[in-house]
Amino acid sequence: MSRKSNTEQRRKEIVFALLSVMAEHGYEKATILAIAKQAGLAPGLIHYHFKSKGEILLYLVKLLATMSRARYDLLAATATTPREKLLAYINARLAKGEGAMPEAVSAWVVIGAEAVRQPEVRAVFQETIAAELLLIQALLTACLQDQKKLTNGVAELAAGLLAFMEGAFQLASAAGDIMPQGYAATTARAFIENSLAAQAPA
Amino acid sequence: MSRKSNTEQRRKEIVFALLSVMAEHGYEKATILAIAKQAGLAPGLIHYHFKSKGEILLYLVKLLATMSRARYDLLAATATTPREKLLAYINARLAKGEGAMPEAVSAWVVIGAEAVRQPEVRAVFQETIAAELLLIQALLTACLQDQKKLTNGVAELAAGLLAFMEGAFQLASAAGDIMPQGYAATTARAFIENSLAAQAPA
Amino acid sequence: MSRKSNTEQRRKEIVFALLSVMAEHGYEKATILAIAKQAGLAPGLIHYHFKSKGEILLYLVKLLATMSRARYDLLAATATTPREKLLAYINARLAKGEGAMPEAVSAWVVIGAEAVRQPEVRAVFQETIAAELLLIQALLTACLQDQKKLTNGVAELAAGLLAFMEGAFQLASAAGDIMPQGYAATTARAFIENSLAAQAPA
Amino acid sequence: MSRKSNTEQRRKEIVFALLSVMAEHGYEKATILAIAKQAGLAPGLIHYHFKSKGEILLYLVKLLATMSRARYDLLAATATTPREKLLAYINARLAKGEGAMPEAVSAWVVIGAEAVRQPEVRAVFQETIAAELLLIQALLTACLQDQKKLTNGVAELAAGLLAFMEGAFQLASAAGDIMPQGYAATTARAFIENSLAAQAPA
DNA sequence: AATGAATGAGTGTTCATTCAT
DNA sequence: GATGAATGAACACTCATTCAT
Repeated sequence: MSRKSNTEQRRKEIVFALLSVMAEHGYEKATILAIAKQAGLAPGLIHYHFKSKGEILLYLVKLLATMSRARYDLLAATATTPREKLLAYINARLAKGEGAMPEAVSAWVVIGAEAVRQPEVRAVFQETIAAELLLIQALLTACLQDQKKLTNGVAELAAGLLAFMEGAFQLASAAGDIMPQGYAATTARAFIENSLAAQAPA
Repeated sequence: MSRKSNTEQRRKEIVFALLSVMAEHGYEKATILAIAKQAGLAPGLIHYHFKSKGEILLYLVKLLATMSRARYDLLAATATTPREKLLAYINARLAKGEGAMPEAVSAWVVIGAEAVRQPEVRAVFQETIAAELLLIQALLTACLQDQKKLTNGVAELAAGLLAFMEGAFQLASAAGDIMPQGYAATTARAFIENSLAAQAPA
Repeated sequence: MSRKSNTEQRRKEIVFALLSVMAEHGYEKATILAIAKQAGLAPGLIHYHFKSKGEILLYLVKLLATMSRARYDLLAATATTPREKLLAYINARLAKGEGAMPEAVSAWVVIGAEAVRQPEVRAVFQETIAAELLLIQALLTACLQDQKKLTNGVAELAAGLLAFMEGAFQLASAAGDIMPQGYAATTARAFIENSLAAQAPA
Repeated sequence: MSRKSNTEQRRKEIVFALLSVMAEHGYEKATILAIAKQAGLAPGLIHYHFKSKGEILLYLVKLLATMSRARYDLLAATATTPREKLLAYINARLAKGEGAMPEAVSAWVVIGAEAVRQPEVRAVFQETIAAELLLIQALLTACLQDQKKLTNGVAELAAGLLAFMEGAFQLASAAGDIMPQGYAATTARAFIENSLAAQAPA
């Protein structure tokens, strides 16, 4: 019987190590050695499990997307109405409570900057953004339909909410000290509520 | 006889070269050699005019803040009412027209990511953010007072608008293709109008 | 399976390479590349085994001190009387015979000059000098007590002998051609014998 | 009428600036810029007055030799007997009083180390050493003849005194803190007195 | 004589990647 | 699978020297 491969487990350890190091030091300074140390592995082992450093980053982008989606799924599980689901989404992304994962937020900000210049990262980043836009759009549409309202402009509204969240992530990482406490979730809710209320009836 | 110093001119050339290279390749890949080539200067000259690469970056952050403020001043020059000034501000930051400077936007996004890990960058970044928050707050307060409304919550509202704009910058740089055309200025205006409208009378 | 670390062996190779290059070209000109070539290693490997060039130098200072002490221990092994030990010491330091190591002498001279300006080198250099002073003092004191004489002034006498030896090293390296053959050991012995003879009885 | 050249004056300013910078930072770190700043001159001017950095160093070696000789001449001016002259010499070189010039001493030590590796420096250094040896020898010979003693071995004795002085200079620069106060002049005098006393009558 | 900008080679150091064990 | 040494191509930065003014 062949020994079972532990590659998948090792890959996860490595990716989480990158997440951690990158959140603190950025992508360039997240050296293979630093990742290996953080993961408690020998440096040479990294390239046994990943072809290159960039591959770890791509894996991380996907992982963060998955984790993000999972967090929403968890909070939305008990929601019944479209409005509850929408609020669950905003909480999942912006609330400060348990599972907030500031490291993941910082890492995501760094990924956003890397997406500016690395085509491969950009591709995966954009996939994630597109999926998120669709999710938000669906939540908004469901709300509006529930309220018997027109759904024109939801694409822009969804994009607006997403932009707001990305900006909140960045400011939380780079200027968290000087932003008002807990403004993000509150403002996002108000933004959405106001926008939905302003929508014309169907 | 004494030669006239051209340092200030050269420094500007170098900073703009960094802006350009950084917008496309990020900060780490904006090597001294790349900056020198972009500026058409000999590599050794960079360190004659700047003590370190980091110093160029700090200079750039300040320059972008100044340019950003200048653009608002320009557009607000013809505005008379508080409301016009507020709209001028949103246009100055988010409208796609003349003077939009996508390079500067990308560079600003990269700077935001660097601020996460470089304390000196963070300090200057936060100064800029704080000043911007104050500006937005003043604009909002003037609007509300003009409309005889309460001004509670303007800090959060200002933070919300700023977050939205920072996020819009990032998504424009990293995922511009997949965002709805022109959503940013439109959504920002709607967000602000709705929020102001929802405010209680004084 | 785990590979055996060869770091200690490599470090020694690198330090001896520095010794060799430095003796001929000084510390500044002993570039990492030159050291690597002398040691037959890839340049990048130097910094794998040493954190910095300065660290190699510190290691070398300690190594030379150890080697110097070992040479005295060897020659003093067969000495029985205090006087024999003292002469063994002078021979160990100044005699031209086997084990004279002119490279080490030159390197030591260069280290002395570096100690003037590098605080960390100075610290280790001074430790070595202090230990050497104590050793000489002990040897002189034993001689004087053996001869039932007063031991006042041994500190100055020890310092004098040490200064003489350091000067002899420097002149051997920088002006060996024009100094009288073999003057060093002879003069040192005469200096010490005369000084001990001139000491008052206890 | 042509304006008078101030080259010789400028050259001296530059050489003294090198002396000062080198005493503190060594030869390699005594950059043209640092020398120029110390001298209060524009960097480009250095190479107008000197062909290369090495040339300044050679000039400095000669200058120090001249200054050293001048100091002896000054102190020996009032000496009448050979013995007084000899003591004047030792004082001129080793006494701590006025005109001791620790900067010059440190610079001399650095020059000694440079002489190990720069042939041109070595040549001038050796000239100086040779002249000094002759001077000491003459002083010793005069003393011995005055005392009606044999003069065999004066070359070695002179070399011994010179080595002692060079060593004292180095230790003063690199380990001044841990050497006994004022040991140098005292020990040198004792060394010489004992040696002369031990010499056989003619 | 004097200035200060300009040049380009060279330095220590870092690091992704490879490889023998 | 795992280890840690090895490689070599960057990189930021320094500096003697040159040059136009």
